[in-house]
Amino acid sequence: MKGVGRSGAPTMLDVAREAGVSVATVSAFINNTARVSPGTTGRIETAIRRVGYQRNAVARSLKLGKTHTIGLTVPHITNPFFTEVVAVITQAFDRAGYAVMLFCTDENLSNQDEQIRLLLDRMVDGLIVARVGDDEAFGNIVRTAKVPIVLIDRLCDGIDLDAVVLDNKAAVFEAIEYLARLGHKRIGYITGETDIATMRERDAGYRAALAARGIAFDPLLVRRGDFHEKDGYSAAMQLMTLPDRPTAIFSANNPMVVGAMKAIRDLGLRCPEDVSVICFDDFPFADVFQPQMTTVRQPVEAIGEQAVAMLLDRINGNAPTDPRRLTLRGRLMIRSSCVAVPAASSEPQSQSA
Amino acid sequence: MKGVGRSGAPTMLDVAREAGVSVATVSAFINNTARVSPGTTGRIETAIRRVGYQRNAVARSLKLGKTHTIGLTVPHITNPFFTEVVAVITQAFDRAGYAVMLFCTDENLSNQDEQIRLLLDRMVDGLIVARVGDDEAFGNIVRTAKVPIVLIDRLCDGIDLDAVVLDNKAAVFEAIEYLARLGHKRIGYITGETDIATMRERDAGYRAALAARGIAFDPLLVRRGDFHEKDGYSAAMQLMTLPDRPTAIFSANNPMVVGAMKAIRDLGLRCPEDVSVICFDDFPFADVFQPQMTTVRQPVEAIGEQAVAMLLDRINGNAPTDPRRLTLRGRLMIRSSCVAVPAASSEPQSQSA
DNA sequence: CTAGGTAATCTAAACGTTTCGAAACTGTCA
DNA sequence: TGACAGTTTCGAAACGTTTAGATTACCTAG
Repeated sequence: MKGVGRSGAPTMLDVAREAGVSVATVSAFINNTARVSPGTTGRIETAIRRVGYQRNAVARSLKLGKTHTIGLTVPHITNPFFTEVVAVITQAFDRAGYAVMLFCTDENLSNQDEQIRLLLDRMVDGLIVARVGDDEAFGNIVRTAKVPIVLIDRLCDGIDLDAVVLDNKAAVFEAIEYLARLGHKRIGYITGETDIATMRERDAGYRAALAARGIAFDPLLVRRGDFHEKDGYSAAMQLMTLPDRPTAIFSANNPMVVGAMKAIRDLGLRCPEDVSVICFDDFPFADVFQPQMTTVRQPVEAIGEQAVAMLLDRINGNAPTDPRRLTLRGRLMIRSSCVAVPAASSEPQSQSA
Repeated sequence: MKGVGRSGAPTMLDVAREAGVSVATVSAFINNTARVSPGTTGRIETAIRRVGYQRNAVARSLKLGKTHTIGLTVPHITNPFFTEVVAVITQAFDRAGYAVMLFCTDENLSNQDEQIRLLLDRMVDGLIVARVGDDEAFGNIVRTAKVPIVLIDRLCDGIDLDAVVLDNKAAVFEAIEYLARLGHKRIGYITGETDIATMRERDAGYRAALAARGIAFDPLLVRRGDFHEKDGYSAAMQLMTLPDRPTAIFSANNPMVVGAMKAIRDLGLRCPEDVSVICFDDFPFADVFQPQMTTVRQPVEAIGEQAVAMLLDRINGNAPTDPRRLTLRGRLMIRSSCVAVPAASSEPQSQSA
């Protein structure tokens, strides 16, 4: 007979009765939002212990209009980039006293749509999203949201939101440039669909680096997939069975590179002897096995920390009204998966593994 | 002037007024919990669209005593085992219409304590936890919880809860036995502290396999750390600089094996030529680089799915009153990181890499 | 002895739902 | 015409908090 919510858990009213005061006083004591006399303080404290009171956060949220909860959606949590970003974000929010509700959209627009809707229904105080789908669709979902949102990894052209992203073009430019310096002229490029701005930027970096080095762009060398391992596998298969096959492969996404490596292996080829490879997004195992993978590393710590800071600023009203966009630099982690192209290289500079 | 919660979002009352009916009717329509005439249905539908109504899940939860939200805590989300389990669990709950709040305890008892408290305050409908700390401490936290809990990965001796775990003893028995069959007699063992039952079981598997093969247990060959990469590094360092160093290493946890591999490399040793290694918990990159890592794989899919099913059963009252404990079998994924010990083997059976 | 100030506490109305029991219709049949 | 059953709809009380404004108790100063 203690109410029905939370299986009849004791409420403030129980505490109040036990202590012989009103619920207002109990509330005032708990939130110390008003002075309460030492005597009552004591009685309330013991009453709380006696009845085993725990605050009911949902009633509190309803009244206050704040849940101290934020929503986080990412495409795939098993992609090591997202794993790490999720790790730093959850930790940062934990420290700030927030809970985070996590959803994986699996690159699926309608999943994302529904998940964000669910999150909004639950009155989250804010959202961090690594979005999927095209810009317009996302804009529609988001325009109705009344809470702050910060985008990570992927911007949205149609709508102005806080965001922290990578300078994708520069990052792949550097990687492709590095391959070109090693004498590679046929550089395969495995990537995702162009409906995602991030991928368009990476594409631009690829073409710009080629152009800067005077290498002709060959559409046969670019293969698009859906970010999954199997897509990487078939992409690399096609690439490496081309009549004039590439001497290097750049994968614009991490799960796809594991497929690519498997394809290379299944073809009886070796990396780096037969083909150099670089992939986007560093991962913990990159430097423990052979070959040690050359990758472009995103500053995951900074991305997570900054996104959380931005969102918290907005929630607390400490942010300027204009959306802020933070663009971070990637870093090429040069290891051993790339070597100079052996023969027929017209580049004078040579470099051995 | 539309109320304060959710930044003045429209409420049922707004819809009711717009449609010229009472909130009770609107509620009845939305949840279709009572018949409402076609005419009113139409008016309510358009009213909802006109005012842009979205249900307020927290008010609903308060009234209903159910949040359709569950809490999930794991030690480290970057440990690939947990990454995958978290992925499976979030997806399964998503499909069931539940949101999941995720916390990482970082192997820290007081974190876990506080996080579970937070979750309970928020009236989650259930909890899935891969717990940390000793049994007694955990028992105390959990005994006050009024909602169902299912344990994964790690049991708790003091208290009876639903659980899905691995047959850890059998799993490491099989791995050590495999090494012994390859002729290894000095098998280094890198593991965690014994306050965790899971680790005690793995220890038991190690000792049992040794005993079964008539190999003497040498305490110098076991090194305990705190699950982190650096612990694995120093453990392997110590092991491989022993006067009579091991010819094989088994790591009872995944992050520690990357430290171990780095130590092996830094010592100028090679795997598997100089030392065979096996590690607990498979990971996506295990078979793409050299050496391809021999691992013991937990059935992550099944663990996640079963845990979710158990919890949902409890929540819906479809579970027997006695706690259920599901013990799954691991699987040794034999790849190329282990070879037969080259010389001085008294085992007649030999096997080349 | 009382006015007035301060400190402590209380009453009651929200927050946005759900739901029970009652009320208001409709139509049918005696 | 009126009683009755069957639909729809409604009013109002919860769920467990927070908080503004009112009330009480207590002191001090005049």
